[in-house]
Amino acid sequence: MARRLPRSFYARPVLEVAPELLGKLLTFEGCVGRIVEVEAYRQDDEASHSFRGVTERTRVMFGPPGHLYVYFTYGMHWCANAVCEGEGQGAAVLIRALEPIGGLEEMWTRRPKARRERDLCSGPAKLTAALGLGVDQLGADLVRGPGPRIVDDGSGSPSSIASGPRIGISKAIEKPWRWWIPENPHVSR
DNA sequence: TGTGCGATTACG
DNA sequence: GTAATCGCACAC
Repeated sequence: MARRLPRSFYARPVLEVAPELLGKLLTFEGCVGRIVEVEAYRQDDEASHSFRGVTERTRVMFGPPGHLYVYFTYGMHWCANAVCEGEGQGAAVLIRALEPIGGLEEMWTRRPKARRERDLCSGPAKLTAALGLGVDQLGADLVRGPGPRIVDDGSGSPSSIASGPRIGISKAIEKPWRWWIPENPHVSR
């Protein structure tokens, strides 16, 4: 019932792709979460890692669409993005929060500091910890590969979507490139 | 080679 | 409000 999104889904403007990822499922090795919050990043965007061009760190972000860009930050956290647009564009969607759907027991084990279910995946570094995503998944093919994937379970798009400024950045704070499902308790903050 | 800071989280 | 913790990007 759940099918992977085709490469063509990702090979579009990131500002279109990002809100459409809401409601889709991110899965990895038995853990499943519904995407409830995302942000878009582009090459012509001061807040984006890709703003300075291709580096060792951003190589995957400039690669073909439909792959996973995972980065390490604050000396301890991993965050996961779906690469969008075309090769060389440097665009990606940051997955900021999930509603846990499956593999909750494993998530609780990997997130011992979580006290309530809504603490498990309500942040970009929380969800990578809960699912076990890290450097080993850098560059993973979300469309064809065996690892992490984003699937459509046929539940349709959310009945409403909210948007506003992105979180945790100091540049380009005026861009309303964050989207989330209103009232969903698993959204960050 | 040195340094400031980050697409965060958790705790006081 | 702020410590934790270290790799990256850029200055020197």
